[in-house]
Amino acid sequence: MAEIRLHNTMGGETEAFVPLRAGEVRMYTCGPTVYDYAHIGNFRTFVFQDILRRFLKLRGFKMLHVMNLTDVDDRIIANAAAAGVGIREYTEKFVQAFFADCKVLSIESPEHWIRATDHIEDMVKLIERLQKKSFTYDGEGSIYYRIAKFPAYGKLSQIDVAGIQAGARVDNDRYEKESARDFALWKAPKPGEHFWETEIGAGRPGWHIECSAMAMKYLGETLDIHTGGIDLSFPHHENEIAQSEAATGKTFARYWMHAEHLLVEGEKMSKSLGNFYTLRDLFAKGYKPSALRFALASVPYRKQLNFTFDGLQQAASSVERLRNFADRLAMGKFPAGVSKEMVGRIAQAAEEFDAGLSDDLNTARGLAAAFDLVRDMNIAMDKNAVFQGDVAGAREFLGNFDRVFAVLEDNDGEMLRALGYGGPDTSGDDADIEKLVAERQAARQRRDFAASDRIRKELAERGIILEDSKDGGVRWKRK
RNA sequence: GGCGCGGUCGCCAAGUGGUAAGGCAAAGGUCUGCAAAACCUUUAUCGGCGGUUCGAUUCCGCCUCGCGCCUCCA
Repeated sequence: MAEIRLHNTMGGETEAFVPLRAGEVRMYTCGPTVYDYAHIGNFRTFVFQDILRRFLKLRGFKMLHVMNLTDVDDRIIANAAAAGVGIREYTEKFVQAFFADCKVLSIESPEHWIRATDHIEDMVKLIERLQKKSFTYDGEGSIYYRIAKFPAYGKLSQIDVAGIQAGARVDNDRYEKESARDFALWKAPKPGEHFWETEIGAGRPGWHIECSAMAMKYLGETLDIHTGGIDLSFPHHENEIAQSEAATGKTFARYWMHAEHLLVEGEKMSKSLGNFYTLRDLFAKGYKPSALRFALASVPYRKQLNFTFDGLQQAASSVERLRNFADRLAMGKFPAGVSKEMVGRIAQAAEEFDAGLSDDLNTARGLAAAFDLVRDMNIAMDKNAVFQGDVAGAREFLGNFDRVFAVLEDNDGEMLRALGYGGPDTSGDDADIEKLVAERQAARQRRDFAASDRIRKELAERGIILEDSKDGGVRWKRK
């Protein structure tokens, strides 16, 4: 197996990945702010994180992975107030929607899914630690972080701190901070706003403190990997580093990984441009979850992904090709024996697949390794040069492939229905389809091709594709 | 303005100092009662201009275009 190399935003180099504790990876990923449905841009990042997680697991690492749900922030407070409900009640709907979205995209659950509002005490304790070390100052009930006390500030994003002009922008608390760069650890309550009564006063946490407090609570003071979207590198992650490292004196995270954003049809995704999509939007248009997952996963995470409907269609076709191959492998009849060449070819593909993903999660390379094998084995199968003894190895390859990419299982329709995204319930049609398929088979037997074709056409109109095999059998699938 | 990323076949997208993976799409063909699947063939000199080099898409410089961050937006 190849050495795993990952691009570390800290330092900007691609380095060998070696976790702190042998065989175990402690990873924290910044999750969504649950003030609305998550959009495909969010999921570009979450799918990347999932691919990373799955690949590390495939490589034998035990994962200890935490993803947070930010369920308190300005938008949530404002929206909840407008809706006349508490913030917990307001966010619950979007939390559940997010879980469903993850499931439908085959995003594995991390070991811990945690909410900010369940960890106020942990944040307060961390702020107290910072207070003791004089990294904070008070202002009208709020508590701020004094960046001037932390010389390493800016090391992640290589932001020139001097460039952030003091007083250029004062935050909503309207309090004159010592420096514009400083950020709130704790915000004093505003009239009518939700707040917590704590040892450090009444109020609510600033945005950044939750990740520091929760990451260290579950993963220890030094984690292996911390990831998020590229936009989070500054100021969010920079501030997390400042808080955490000031409190502990230790390196907070050893590898920082950031996913590039996606564009939609070449333009920045934004609500005003009307190119802002949630999963629900896409599924309502008839696109499959597997196609979306493939589209999001196929472009290496550090490259901007231009999301297009044409591309989504292409992804669907690519998934089809892989599934067709898997079916052929599963259902084909192979002669007894084993082919040394084929065994070697499969081993080579496995090596290439691993090398691609080991190379900073180069999914395009990993996919190419799979498609190369698909083509070569299709050729071999056409020539009857694949034997029973070769099949297990090929299946193992596909199994490993899908432990990372998770697109082979043909359950898009069921999943959409089960998770409440709607779509026609066709599960009851199977018996009916089987019956028509049998009728057609009978017609073919008596060489009544007019009748046979009539049934093919009828089924086609219902989205059913029939494939006759050489041995007289027939396989059907939904489009 | 400061910092950073990127412009490779119609679309998506790898990659290397020595003449460019893979997927989708298109056209033609093989197979098939018809079809589907599969296979075969065809389709690029790598944004532009210079430089370094025996040789650059790959290194350097300039230009140009797109994008991101510098504002609690993944």
